[in-house]
Amino acid sequence: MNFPDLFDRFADRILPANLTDAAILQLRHEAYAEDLPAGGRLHLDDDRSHFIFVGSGATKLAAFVSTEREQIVAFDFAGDIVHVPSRGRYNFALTALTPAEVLVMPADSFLRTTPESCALLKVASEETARALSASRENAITLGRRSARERLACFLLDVWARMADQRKTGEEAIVLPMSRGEIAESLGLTIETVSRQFSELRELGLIETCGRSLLRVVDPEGLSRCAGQVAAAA
Amino acid sequence: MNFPDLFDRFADRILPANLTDAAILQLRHEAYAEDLPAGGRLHLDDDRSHFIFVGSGATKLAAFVSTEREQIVAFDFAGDIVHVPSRGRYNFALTALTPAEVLVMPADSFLRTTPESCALLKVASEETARALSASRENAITLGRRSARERLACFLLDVWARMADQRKTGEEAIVLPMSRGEIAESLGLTIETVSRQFSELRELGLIETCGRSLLRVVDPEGLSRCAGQVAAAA
DNA sequence: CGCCCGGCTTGATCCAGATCAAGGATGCCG
DNA sequence: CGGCATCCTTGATCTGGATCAAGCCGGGCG
Repeated sequence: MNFPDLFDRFADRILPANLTDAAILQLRHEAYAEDLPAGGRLHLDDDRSHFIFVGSGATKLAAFVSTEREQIVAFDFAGDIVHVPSRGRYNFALTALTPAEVLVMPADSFLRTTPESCALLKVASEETARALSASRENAITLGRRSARERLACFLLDVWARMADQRKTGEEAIVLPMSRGEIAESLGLTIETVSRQFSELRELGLIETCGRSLLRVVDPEGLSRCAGQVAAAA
Repeated sequence: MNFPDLFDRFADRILPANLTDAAILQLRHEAYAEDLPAGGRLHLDDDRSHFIFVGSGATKLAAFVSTEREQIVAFDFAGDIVHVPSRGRYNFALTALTPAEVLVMPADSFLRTTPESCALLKVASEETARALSASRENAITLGRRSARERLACFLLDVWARMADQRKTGEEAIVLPMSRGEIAESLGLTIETVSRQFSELRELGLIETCGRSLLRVVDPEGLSRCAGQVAAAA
């Protein structure tokens, strides 16, 4: 996919209809496309925060907590927008899980636009608010849920978000992330994640095939697993 | 503090200088002040998200995970702005820890303003981005750090943010939240928080007096405690 | 086709923090 | 100023998940 197609897809999916052509053109001027191979890291000017539109593929946003120790903060798939903050207390990087095409837009492209295009800024603001909600939910999950619940939550989320990837009749998705990456995002170890996969399989809630094919057999049951918040103080 | 004073304080502290009077007036028109007693909960129209400016006192923002089980997502003190999301997967509520005066502004007051006042929207957008960073840091803390590290982090954060409350020479702050509330925000139990307080005290890093007077004796040492990320997979 | 390497699974053991269970301080209100 | 409810501290025990330690698959390549 080349830049024009990628930008059009972004505009169709994210931008509201009421934008002036001038505003869209200005954003288009500041945006650029990047092709990432699997495992490739997106290099950004880390003095500015960015919005990244994922045109195809899957990505992870990770914080470098210490050298070679990272915490995954979000997974994003085709059609999603990711907010990558500028360098702060932690440094963030967006990495492709599968080959991915992304559209890079500095956040201030949204801010700097001509006054008529307030609508553009509104989009940015709403995307950030969405990311905030997601992040707070994640914090709740990390703070209060057991390993079982975390994995169940995670699988339900991915299952729902990758719905378009399971064509009618084909009821499985390809998980683009490794067990290790799941572990890093859930605040667990790889072994615990693996064990929970096995147990959910034994409970008949999911089916797996090879390393990455997943089918949620019983979404009801899985969500019951996800729902019970761990008994706590 | 009455509404005009509260709004002025908000405008001074948060709003940039380049706003038109018209924009400020419109925001002023949609804002309202509320006085909360200690423990009082702010009732909002939960179909809309809001920005709340804390004029005085201290507040907590909590998510209701299940009936009578809440996770505290943020503490905010005088001068801070809180973003309270609309009802989503979880319901959020802002509760006063001490008597507090707050200024309530629906988020769409920032969005709906006249085109000239893009600057106002920019403020909202930046506040949301700030909240997002804070929330992601929080998620990292919950996912990867030991109890000791979490409490050290927490105390350093509060100590820094309440700096203005310790007048010169008076080197202690009054923690406005209970042990239980600290526990709920750190994803720990009350007992663990209490034990960590004791141990930090025995290490000579902090001093406490009564339930809520706190002095950080050795910020260096405390931050060393906070810094070591727990060894993990 | 069989070897090898990296990621996955499974088992055994350990430990930080939860849970259970008493007390002890604090501060409010009559 | 004394009683009482709350919150806090401390101790004993339990347990979920981390850590340590083998194997096991699957897929790429000679």
